[in-house]
Amino acid sequence: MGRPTIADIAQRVGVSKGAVSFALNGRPGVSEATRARILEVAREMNWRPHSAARALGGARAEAVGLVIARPASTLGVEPFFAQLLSGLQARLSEQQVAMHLLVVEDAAAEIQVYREWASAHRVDGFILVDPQVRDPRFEAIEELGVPAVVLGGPGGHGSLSCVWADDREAMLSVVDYLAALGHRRIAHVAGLPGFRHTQRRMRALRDSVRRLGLVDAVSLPTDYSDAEGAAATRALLSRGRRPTAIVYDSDVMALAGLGVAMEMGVRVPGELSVVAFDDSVLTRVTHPSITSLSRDTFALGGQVAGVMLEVIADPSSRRDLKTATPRLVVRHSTAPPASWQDD
Amino acid sequence: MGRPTIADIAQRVGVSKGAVSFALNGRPGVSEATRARILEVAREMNWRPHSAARALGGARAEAVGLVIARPASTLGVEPFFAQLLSGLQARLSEQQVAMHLLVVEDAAAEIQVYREWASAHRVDGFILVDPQVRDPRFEAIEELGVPAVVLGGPGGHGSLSCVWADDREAMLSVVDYLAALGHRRIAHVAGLPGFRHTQRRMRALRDSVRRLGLVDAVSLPTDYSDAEGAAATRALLSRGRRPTAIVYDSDVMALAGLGVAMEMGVRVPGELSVVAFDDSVLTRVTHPSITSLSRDTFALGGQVAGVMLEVIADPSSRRDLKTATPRLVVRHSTAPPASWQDD
DNA sequence: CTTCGGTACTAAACCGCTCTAGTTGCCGGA
DNA sequence: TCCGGCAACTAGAGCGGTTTAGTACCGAAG
Repeated sequence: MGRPTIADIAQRVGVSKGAVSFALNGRPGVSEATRARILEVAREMNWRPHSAARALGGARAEAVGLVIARPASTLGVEPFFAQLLSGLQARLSEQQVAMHLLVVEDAAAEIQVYREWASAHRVDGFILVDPQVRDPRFEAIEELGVPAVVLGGPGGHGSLSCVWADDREAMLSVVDYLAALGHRRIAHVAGLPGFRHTQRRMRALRDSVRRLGLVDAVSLPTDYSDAEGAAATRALLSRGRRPTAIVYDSDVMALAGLGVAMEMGVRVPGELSVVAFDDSVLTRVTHPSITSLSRDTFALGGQVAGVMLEVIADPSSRRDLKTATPRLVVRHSTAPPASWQDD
Repeated sequence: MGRPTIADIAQRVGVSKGAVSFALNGRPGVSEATRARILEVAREMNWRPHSAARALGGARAEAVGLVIARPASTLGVEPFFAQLLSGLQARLSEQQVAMHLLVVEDAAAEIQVYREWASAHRVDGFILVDPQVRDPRFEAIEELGVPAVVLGGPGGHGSLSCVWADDREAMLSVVDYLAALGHRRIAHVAGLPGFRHTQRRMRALRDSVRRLGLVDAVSLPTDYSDAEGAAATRALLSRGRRPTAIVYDSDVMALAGLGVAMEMGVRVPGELSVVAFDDSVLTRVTHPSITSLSRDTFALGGQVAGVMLEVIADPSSRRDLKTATPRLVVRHSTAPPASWQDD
């Protein structure tokens, strides 16, 4: 015979299925003595609830969905996702909630998956990452009426809950630091221009120009690949007036940029300062090590999961959680510009 | 009213639930005309199957489980997992099979999760990674009687199916190459000694000593972290007779080792050759770029998923798939040893 | 001695779908 | 004309839980 069911337990103990259900779920309706007997027998028979059966009765699926729309090749490069995943897991598994993960091609496919998982009751809620400018996903999710948390913000995602870090403030802190070192020509090798946080960082840099009296402040968008990061760096360093500092939107691109500088004979940090958004082991092990904006991605995952669980528990609620702003960790890739580089 | 059910469709079309079920599942028992009407109405009402209800009837869960027992911090570092995941997804989603992912602390917790997911019918099969020496998971899985695929081999995992690459052959190809360049003292900064593939690589190196007349061939186990990779490198380079070549079990450790060499004033590849197992963007963007054993991890994921689906389809079958042996991609971190380093 | 209220429990409906065992109606063949 | 056989469909029993309505019993209060 297959797995034991509550009917088997009921028969063995000599009570009804209902009594067994009450006992196993710790709700009133059975005496302590009977409850103990039932629990005893359940353990003895190695009984486990059948999640599908529970779900049928309208209960939770005890799982959340995370769909990532990025080319598979890009995914592996970023330590970010793996860290985030781990953090999510850690918090979710405390409540025995599992995670359904899927990597798809684009937003359209992503929405399709949301529709299917929602109506198939596979998950209790969704975690959305990489919010975009005019993102069609938010509307689709709201329409489905399923709890969701957006990683990113503030604003721009309708009535959904969100967890976000202040990208603007982070970028300003980098630029302030570089300006204080004496840099006047600062460039930015950005990520995908469709992402909201990319836009926010670009805007923050642009806004700094007047405020700090910078000469130049250009943002070059890329696809986060090392190839485009290297190409953008090459372009920047080939200009007549090259920047004295470059801020990269990811650690991989910063590393690629470092390589290009070396290849072009540009000394770091003597002639060029390099800063990376998001640090990881990479920024530590290179030579020179890379100054970067650091945040605890694992903890971030935990916070997102926490909000997700709250929103699932009370779907009418809405949370807007601002997490710690990434702080600048200064390593060996930044220094004052050489004096002959002054204007 | 909530989501439409087949009963709603049945009522609307004026047939029985059974007829609707037959029609929607493309099985005989209804006329083509009726089937068309039913499909039409189903689409119109935006009906989707309720996975729990299906699962209750004994059908597949249409999901596979992947539980990873590694500290969360290590996970983010390795591009390997993200790539593998993407590859798995790509193949699984072709068949509309989802993936349940969980990161846990240790093998005991992993087995616990297998028990729960299996008896709760959450998944149709498991994918096991990181096979260890005397691994308790295989027995547990066999006992559960759930289809499973082990990533790693050959041998050592009982009756379970497996997908593996020839670590021994790969290591031999590296050592052969280094020996051909003239290296006689080759060291190995290995991964976790509990992993079977670590053992296999260490043994392959040891076996090469006599065959190739190497002077020295030591393997230092680590936990794959950049810190231990750096420490091991420091220890090796501090010896009286330092190795002229070091093989690292991961790209991150190779990168860390490169940093240590630079810090100790040891020129790469002039005085020290560096080779990494498993390459990724990291080995390409560093300076010097790192010679490494390359394999298509994305494709590997696809192959594992393929075997998983086969084994689920026919649980009595057993597959043992050997994948392409990683091939050596020579970059700029390897060269003949300086002549004064000879014995 | 009845009545009330509460506890401990049972029986059965129900969740959405699948699948088996019938039932009906129609057609062809003897 | 009647019967067998097949196609098309229906009724209803499960799947394994949860939950509600109902019952039996007991002690205390009137």
